[in-house]
Amino acid sequence: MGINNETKLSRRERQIMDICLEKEPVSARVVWEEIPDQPSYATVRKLMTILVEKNQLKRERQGKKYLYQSIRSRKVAAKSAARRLIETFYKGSMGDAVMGLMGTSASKMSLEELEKVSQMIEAAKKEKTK
Amino acid sequence: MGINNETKLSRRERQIMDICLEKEPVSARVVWEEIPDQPSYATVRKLMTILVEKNQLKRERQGKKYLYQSIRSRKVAAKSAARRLIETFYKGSMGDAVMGLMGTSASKMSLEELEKVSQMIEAAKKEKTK
DNA sequence: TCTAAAGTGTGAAAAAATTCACACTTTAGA
DNA sequence: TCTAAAGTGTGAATTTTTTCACACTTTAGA
Repeated sequence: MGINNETKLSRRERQIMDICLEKEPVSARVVWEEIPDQPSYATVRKLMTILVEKNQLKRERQGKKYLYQSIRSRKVAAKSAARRLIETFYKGSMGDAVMGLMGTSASKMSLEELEKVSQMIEAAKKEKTK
Repeated sequence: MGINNETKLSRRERQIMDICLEKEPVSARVVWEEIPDQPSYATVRKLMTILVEKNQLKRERQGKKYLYQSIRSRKVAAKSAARRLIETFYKGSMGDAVMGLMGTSASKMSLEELEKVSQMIEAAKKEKTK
């Protein structure tokens, strides 16, 4: 539950959770196709069953087959992952993190994206000063 | 070396690397104090020795004792971690990621930080349109 | 209906990770 | 100098993870 859910997962479990979060809802076969150092399909299925038992994944029939997805919502997981990134590399400073990200690849953002972020910042500034 | 260094690490190894990246240069004792589900001190030292053998950590005498730090620079590791975050949660879009981060906590950033990010964005916009 | 292909479940072997007791060395201060 | 505390190294037992062969079920199309 707490702050570090991911700290409890084994290497393979983590790999699988990552893929699920990215692709969910997702079949065992797709996870198998994506996993690094691909083990057998049976292995991936077994691991995913274990993750369901551990209450990390949920499995639901979707038409003819089962699809899996993370128990934690993407949003919550994203927030937790971001927090970890910020703590580990930017001494807990949100601003430093955004600057770090922007610094390396602001140039890769589209004009529309830049504009949106810009507006967001203006709004936050206004909020601060009022 | 490749894109996923972290995908090869076991659970404990990952925990230790995270602490090292955050606190480096750092003693085994400090890592032991920080590690979740604290095992014995000997265990942590053993793991760290293994990480040195695996060329993930380097160890150097610093005065009377040894301090450890990651072989990969913080910068490289941060970049790789950010890339993973963006891929996993924001479909690879840098802009979405920044917006996601900003969205949840733009209000937590200081005015100075907001200002800096703002300038960065203006610069990027100028770069785009020229 | 028949059947090859795809999906599913799992026991148990094998491999890897994790653990720490124990032995030894170094340090700091009485 | 002496010695308790802190640092260091590691073999080997234990625990956990990882693996997949095998058996069974379901599906889709001939």
